[in-house]
Amino acid sequence: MEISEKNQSFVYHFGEMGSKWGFNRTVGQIYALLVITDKPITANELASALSISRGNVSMGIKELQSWQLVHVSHIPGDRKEYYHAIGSVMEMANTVFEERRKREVDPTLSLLRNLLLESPTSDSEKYAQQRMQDIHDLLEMITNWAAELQKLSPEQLSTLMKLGTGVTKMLSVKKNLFSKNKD
Amino acid sequence: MEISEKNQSFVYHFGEMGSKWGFNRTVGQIYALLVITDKPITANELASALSISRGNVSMGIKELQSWQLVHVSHIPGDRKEYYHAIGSVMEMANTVFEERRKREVDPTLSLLRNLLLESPTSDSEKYAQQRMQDIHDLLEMITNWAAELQKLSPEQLSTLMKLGTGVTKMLSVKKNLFSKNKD
DNA sequence: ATAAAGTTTCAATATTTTCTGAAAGTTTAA
DNA sequence: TTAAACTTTCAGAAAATATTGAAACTTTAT
Repeated sequence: MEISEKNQSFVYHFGEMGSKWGFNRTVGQIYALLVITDKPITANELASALSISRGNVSMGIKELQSWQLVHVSHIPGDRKEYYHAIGSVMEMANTVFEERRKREVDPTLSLLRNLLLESPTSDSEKYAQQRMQDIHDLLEMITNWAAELQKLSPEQLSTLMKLGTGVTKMLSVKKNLFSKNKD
Repeated sequence: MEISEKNQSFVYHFGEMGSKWGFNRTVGQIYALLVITDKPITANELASALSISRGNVSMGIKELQSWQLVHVSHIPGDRKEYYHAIGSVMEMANTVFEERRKREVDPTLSLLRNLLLESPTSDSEKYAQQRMQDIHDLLEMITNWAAELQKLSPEQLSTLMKLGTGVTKMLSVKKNLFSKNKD
């Protein structure tokens, strides 16, 4: 399988960026190629298209499966496995967010929760714990919010995002609407 | 400088996670230590506290400065440089988001914009370009939205986040309020 | 049962990234 | 202008990570 020049630059770019996004170069390249290719691709085609070994493709696909980003299909009378990228770009983004949260935020939240259980025994520990508390609270708030946002439909999400700073106005409207109940 | 056991686990954890967050182990450890320590710390103290070489500290600090995360101060009559973490946890989070956007999203957006200028010459190129367009549009929407959110005060941001799915209700209210203008 | 057509594993190797420490550079005070 | 007290740089060493490719494994058809 040969790749057009434009697609090459996309694939290579994703390879380079991939490492910043939590997976290695070949995994990035494999995923990029699967994303921009309509029809499912076999492992051998991936290997030849990207000039990497068959074993490397196998490991890359395994990694992408652990990220829930690829899907395997079969063609009757053909034993090969055909891979393709799962879902719409929106779904991909959701999946990547979700997986990164699990790998990068959850362990930190859990560590912080443990450390915050014990009481500080000195002023410097007190300061440290206050900082940890702040980090914990912020991470938790963002995590919860992200979970809420993921419940919205793509349309609702676009509406919200395109609203931009308009959100602030709605916030103040809400505050005014309900403030009488609080006072 | 010696670190308490609890602070050790925090610092080591940040070292491990650091690599997932865009910097290496020692940079993560240095930053963690600066964040949970009230008083500014010298390079030599960092080196001994973390058992790393003086040169490594210098490089780590340089990296953190390029992320705009540390600040240098001086004590009169003392030539050493004293480092500490900049700002509140909220400000740190903002800075990290901002820097990561510059390093991880902006280059991709710019590549995609270029690739999307040319017209596709075949069906498969057409499909590829459609996917690229979708990725571009999503990244741009998220980027713009993040910029808007960063304009909000920490209080406004908390209010918004704690609102959670309540946002959806507000969206539908807004839709109803303004729909007569559209029909 | 066997062979063909595939996939996965993993030890060895290659590549990349990080770290050290000595040398070079900088700043300040006298 | 010199030297003391620092910081930075960078070549080489060490550590971590990614890649290959041959052997082991799996599945299916006959």
